[in-house]
Amino acid sequence: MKLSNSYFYTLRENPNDEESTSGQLLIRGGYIKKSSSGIYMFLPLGFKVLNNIEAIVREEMEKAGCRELLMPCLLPEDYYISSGRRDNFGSSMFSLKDRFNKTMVLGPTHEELFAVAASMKIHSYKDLPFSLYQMQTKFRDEPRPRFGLIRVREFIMKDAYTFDKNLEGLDVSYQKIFNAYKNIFDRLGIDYKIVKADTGVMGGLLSEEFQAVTAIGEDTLVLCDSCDYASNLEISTHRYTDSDEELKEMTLTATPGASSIQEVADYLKVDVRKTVKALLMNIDGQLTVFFIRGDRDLNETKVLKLTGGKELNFANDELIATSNAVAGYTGPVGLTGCKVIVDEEVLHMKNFVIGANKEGYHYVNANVSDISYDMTGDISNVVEGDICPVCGGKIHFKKGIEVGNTFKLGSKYSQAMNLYYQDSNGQQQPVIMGSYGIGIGRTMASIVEQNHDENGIIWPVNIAPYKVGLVLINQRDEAQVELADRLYEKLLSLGIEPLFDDRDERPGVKFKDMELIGIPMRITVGKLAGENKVEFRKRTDTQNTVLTAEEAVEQVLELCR
RNA sequence: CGGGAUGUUGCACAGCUUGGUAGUGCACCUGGUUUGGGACCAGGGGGUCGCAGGUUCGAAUCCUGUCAUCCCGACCA
Repeated sequence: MKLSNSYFYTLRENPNDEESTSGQLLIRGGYIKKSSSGIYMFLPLGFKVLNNIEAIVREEMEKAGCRELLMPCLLPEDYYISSGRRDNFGSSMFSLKDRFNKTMVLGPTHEELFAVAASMKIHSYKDLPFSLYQMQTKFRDEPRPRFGLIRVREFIMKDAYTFDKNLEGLDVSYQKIFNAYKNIFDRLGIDYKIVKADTGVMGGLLSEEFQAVTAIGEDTLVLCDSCDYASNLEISTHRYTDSDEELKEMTLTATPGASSIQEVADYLKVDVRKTVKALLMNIDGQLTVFFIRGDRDLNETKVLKLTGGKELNFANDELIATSNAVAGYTGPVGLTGCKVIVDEEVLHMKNFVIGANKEGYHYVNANVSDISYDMTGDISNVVEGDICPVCGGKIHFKKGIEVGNTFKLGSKYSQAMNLYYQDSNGQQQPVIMGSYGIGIGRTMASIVEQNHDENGIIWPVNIAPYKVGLVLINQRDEAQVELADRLYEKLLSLGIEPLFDDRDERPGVKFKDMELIGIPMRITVGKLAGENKVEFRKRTDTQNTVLTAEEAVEQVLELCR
């Protein structure tokens, strides 16, 4: 593509309403433009990148035996009511009325519709297994879009679905797609971790996430120093240690003014890990007091799973007043009027500090026998330094962006959507489903997050909108123009379309732009054109190499392989 | 949804406190000088100051409302 007379622009300054590096670079490079919060245009360069990513995804999905189709974005709300998910999505689903006042929604994900499509084919066990996928725009009315393309309200997702007779079949199908995903992210050059995760709104048996490791990730990845344990913080566990201390007598101790757990630990000069704090929460209207180790956070996913509750919030003063809990000093002794849940870890602690349920006082050397509780279980978050539940090694955290997700769904959707087959005994059986997503735009942003420097983006060769940039230094120098044109045609004929900067700009502008937009290779046609020589430079190089025109072409071909 | 901030030309911003002709840099146009890392000189074009209402002789500036965008949190396959 020749830049003169093309849709091409760059911005010299960062936009004022974008914080993430990938968002800033993609906007400055003219790849994308925000149209409204969480909704972006993909301009010509950005569209090319999107297509390049999609091409790799398609290739690997086809290799895994998946067939591509295209579903509508606009769907009757009924599908989601049938599957029981309408309420789960709530206001994150865009909803509108058609002219007959029927409620339509913009699809946030398509399990339901794929089940319908699958039912056209599935009658007998002989019809299984098979798998389908699509590249399609999804809509989710996120409460807070952010980080450029990373959390958006409209986005292209590759979603795939597998259909099997039974769980053994699902294992095989799942593994096939799982391997395809590994190939995809390997080929995209992404630094990623695969972590176990909560199944969330999707439900089902297993969820694994492909997480691009970046500084701005929204998810916390829990990793082990010594083994390959990898898990999303929301479901991570750790091994408890039993101390061999002798049990001591619980004693009431004054802690005037110290109500936060850190203040208490400082006042008593004990490690905050030797304290237990109380959290007063509201689960679906029920006042519930949680006792967890002082330095830990409550884990909402675990709590809701343990209690079967739907919504977890901090309790307000009104609700707290229905019990005799003393805010800031809540303790287990004599506590009435609420449900009490103790983190399983506390059962392994000895001689800890805990609230006395009396203004200005805590107990020291409290023990489990001093607490009466209704329920116990793992309800807190892992912290760095915890012990790996698998090997006993040390746990550390990393931040990740979820670029892919795989689910073993089981029969949840097939039962809801009436997707059954007849087995060899003539019995009706629910089809076993799996679902698999990749966020294309989010993947694009992740690649930028992982591949940039102070001058701009550094695209991997197979993702770049153009693999090679051709910079003509002086468009009034005949020898230079002639050689640049010749190189342009030559590369075109080899199937490698260069980004030919033939604008009437100063060389510095051209170099800066090539670097900002991240073209992986650059051929500069300048002073040496008369000798049939050019300069070659990779985006990651700091120096030019002088080559003949033919050698430069050869070098481009080499690096494209 | 709670807290905070910002809306001034294509982009980034100043001006607002203390009301009185709408400014700067980049980008753009014309002419000239330049021509290997975001050139220089001269001239020029472009703005409903987010929107609506109010106060005032007079509002970008003060007041009220409203919309939009961003940040922190809540939320989030």
